Amino acid sequence: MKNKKMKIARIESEVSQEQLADLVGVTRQTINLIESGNYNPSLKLCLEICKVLHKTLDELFWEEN
Amino acid sequence: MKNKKMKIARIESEVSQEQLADLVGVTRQTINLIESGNYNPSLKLCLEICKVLHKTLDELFWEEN
DNA sequence: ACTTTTTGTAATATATAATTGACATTTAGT
DNA sequence: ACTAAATGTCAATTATATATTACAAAAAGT
Repeated sequence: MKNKKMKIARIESEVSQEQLADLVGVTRQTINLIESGNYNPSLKLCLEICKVLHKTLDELFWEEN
Repeated sequence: MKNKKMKIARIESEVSQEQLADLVGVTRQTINLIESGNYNPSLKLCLEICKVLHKTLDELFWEEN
């Protein structure tokens, strides 16, 4: 299950995976893995991404049912 | 920074740390550490806890600023 | 067409989340 | 006061998130 919400939010913010990675302090591969799905990031990292992309946890990481 | 929101939600649901741990599939110590703060759980675990306690990510794990 | 940027992946190494077992303290029940 | 359940915390181990290095392919720019 890919994380489309995060990818869309990133593109809306007009930052590349690498730029987002730098902004939140991880590597580009980590960002790529999260967007690609089958990945389980830490809460701290999720919160950092939310802060940079101006979104909330629910907006980026919540999935219904 | 303790996670008071989660502790309150758990008590409102009238489950012990151990019961919650069983319900989400981790050990009691893990739940205790999250409530005690200075801990960085995985997104998957946060989502499991939300599901069991009938709360959203923002309700349990969002902190302003 | 060519060049540069961006993205998708893989293998190995490192940091840390989560487990296990155990014990002390606190809280609730009787 | 006594007992049992619940919580706080510690040390050692295991599982896994994240880093590092690297390479190929796709997308965007000129």
